[in-house]
Amino acid sequence: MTSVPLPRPTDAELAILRILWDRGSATVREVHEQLPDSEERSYTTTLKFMQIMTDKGLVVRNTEQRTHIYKAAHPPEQTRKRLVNDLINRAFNGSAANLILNALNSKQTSPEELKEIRSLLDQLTED
Amino acid sequence: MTSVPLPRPTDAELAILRILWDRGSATVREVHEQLPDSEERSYTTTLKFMQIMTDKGLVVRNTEQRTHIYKAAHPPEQTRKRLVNDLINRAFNGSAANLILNALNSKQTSPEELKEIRSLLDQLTED
DNA sequence: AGTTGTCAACGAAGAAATTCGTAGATTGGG
DNA sequence: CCCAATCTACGAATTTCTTCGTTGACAACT
Repeated sequence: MTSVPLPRPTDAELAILRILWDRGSATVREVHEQLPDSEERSYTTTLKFMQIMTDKGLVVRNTEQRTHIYKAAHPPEQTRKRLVNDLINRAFNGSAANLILNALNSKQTSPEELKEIRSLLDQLTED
Repeated sequence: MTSVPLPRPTDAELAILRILWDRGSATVREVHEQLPDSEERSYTTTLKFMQIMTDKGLVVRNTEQRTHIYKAAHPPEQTRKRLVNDLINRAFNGSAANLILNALNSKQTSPEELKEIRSLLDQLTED
């Protein structure tokens, strides 16, 4: 039971986590059917992933009923923070600004979003 | 020779790319010695990676001399853009702003960097 | 020419990620 | 009470990633 540093979720695992974050909790069946490529993948594959994710500590589940209910073990913010930090260190020489500049150029961002970013920027600059 | 969509580099591959981006070009030996964990890894491991990366199209090399000279096949900007977009789609529901807000909170950013971000923000907002 | 060191190539082994088939338990209807 | 549907568990196959030993070629020096 010695909890290890919590691994970075793989692509497949992240897709599952996204659904769990969205719904709060769900059964394997529900997750499977909501996966964008569920047709190309069998139910047992999704089940297997969720069992592995349970072992890894990425999700927790309630097994009181025959149909287990799964939840993400950690809030999206925490996982996202991990992933962002990770990418900053692996590809941007540790500079968050570098990543941000890149992201601003990469994807079109709506005026509302830009405004939100600016206001956070203001907060960070003022004191 | 049918060039496939260019894969996301793995962690180990990215570490090698970082060095090549930095130096412009390098031999396997030079890359290996510059790797942060070169002591824990043997030379042939690095060599193997760079051969695989050649197959994948992540690096190119000049084989005229016995000692091959490697270069990154693509500029850092392009690869970083890929990685950022990828993360935005995989973990941030496609919202760049979400990732940026997270990144601003994640890592401390220097005043100069904040200024730089703001000026890019200004450019994006004006027209 | 022979020894020593360096290099690329190759193969293979081990670990992790992905995929699914099958089996056994349980539930709900008829 | 039996049948069909649904679920978890288990094991195994496949692929990809990581790691390194060995081999044969080449170079440099003596």
